[in-house]
Amino acid sequence: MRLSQSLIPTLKETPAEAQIASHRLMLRAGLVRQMASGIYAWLPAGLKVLNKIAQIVREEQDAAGAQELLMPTIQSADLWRESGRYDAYGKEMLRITDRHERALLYGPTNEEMITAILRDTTKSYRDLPQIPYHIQWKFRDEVRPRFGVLRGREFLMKDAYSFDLDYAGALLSYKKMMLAYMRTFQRIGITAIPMRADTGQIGGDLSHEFHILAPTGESGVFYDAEFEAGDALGVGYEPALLEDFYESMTTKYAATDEKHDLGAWAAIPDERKREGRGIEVGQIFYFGKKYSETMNYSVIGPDGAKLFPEMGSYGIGVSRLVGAIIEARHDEAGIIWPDAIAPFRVGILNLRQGDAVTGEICESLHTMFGADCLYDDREERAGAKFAEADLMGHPWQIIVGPRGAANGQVELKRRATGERFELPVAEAIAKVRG
RNA sequence: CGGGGCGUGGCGCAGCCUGGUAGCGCGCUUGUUUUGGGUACAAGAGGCCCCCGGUUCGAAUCCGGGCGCCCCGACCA
Repeated sequence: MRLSQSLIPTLKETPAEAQIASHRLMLRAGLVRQMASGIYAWLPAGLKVLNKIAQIVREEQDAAGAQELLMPTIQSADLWRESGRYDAYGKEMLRITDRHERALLYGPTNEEMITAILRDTTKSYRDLPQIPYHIQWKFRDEVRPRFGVLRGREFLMKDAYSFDLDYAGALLSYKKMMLAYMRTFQRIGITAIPMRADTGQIGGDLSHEFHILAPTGESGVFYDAEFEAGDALGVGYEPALLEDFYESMTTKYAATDEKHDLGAWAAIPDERKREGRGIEVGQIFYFGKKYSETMNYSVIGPDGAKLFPEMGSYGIGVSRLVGAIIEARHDEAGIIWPDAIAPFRVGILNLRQGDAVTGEICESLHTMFGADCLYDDREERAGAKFAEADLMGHPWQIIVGPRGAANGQVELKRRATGERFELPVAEAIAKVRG
């Protein structure tokens, strides 16, 4: 992509409404525009990030045995009357009336709908277990939207739902999702800690929240340093491995300030105590037969008796993750994207636009990296290009100036560390490709 | 939902108190300049001053109502 032709409206100054770093940077780097309170349009670069995150989430859900489908954003109120949540949910639910005066709503979550779908499509114990999921926009009419996409009203969420025949099966699904989540966050390139949580609106008795560590996080978190060493990508779904992994995630100490247990904390060796701040980016729940029973969803068991499936639900705030990652990874100059989800893996900076040699090198780099690079081909001074590249946070910058270009050298800069290397073009390419 | 604040070119703001030609910086256009950390000079373009109503000879400015947005607190992926 050529910056000169792109729709990436970066800003030199910060819009007044943006108070926190991620919100400021998302606006300044041209990722989003606010369209109404808590409602954002995703511009090309922002959408690339959103899609890359969604793709990793998708791959890990699939790997865990979940199956993707897509449910609508608009739901019928009748469905929610079945579970009793139409009245219980309150003002956060955006209620809509259509031309026939039928009561609809913009879905804040999908337990009812997915239960209705499974109720219609699975009749026998042989049809379970199932873990359907989708990645879809949700709407919660927050009293006070803030922090940009961290607390928007409209947000993109991956929500999965597990249906099992018994508690043991439900617990297994829960464990799979725990692993899928840890693998997902690790692939994205951030540290997430699972913490025991309340079940809130959804109900049930087993739940974990996943917090990513960021100095500006909303809640204080306390955790055992051993979480930092964990490697979920080396763990597969074989029963023994999964069991060990789950055990290691749930026996180590981790809690938000609300649930902090001073006694348990004191038992941890001082050198392993970690205190920080976290942003919640996901939550998983086991809630048993709450919906299957109230919505009368049963399958026929092997003995011919009715059996109400055991359920769980599993959310990841995909759009929230974009903001949360920026909170966790930025500096004075701008965003520091993890490689896996950067809108552009590499920025190409032509320090002397119009120069035949730098132009030629940049053009060939641009062709080679294709959609994965952003070529700053504007008629701007070097300083402006440096500032812009740092702001947008490309993991790599290939800086092509007349000095080095004359001898086939370019400068490669790693955004995260600030390291710079003077290299021949071919070596720079190899390094970026890793 | 309680408390506070703000709506003026794309962005950041001044002007409002004390009514009378709508201004500054950045950005944008053109030219020159500069050429490795947001360069400098010059000339331009760009405005329902959030909306409706009222007061007045005259309203960005005063008064009333509405809408939008932000911040603090209680609540949430």
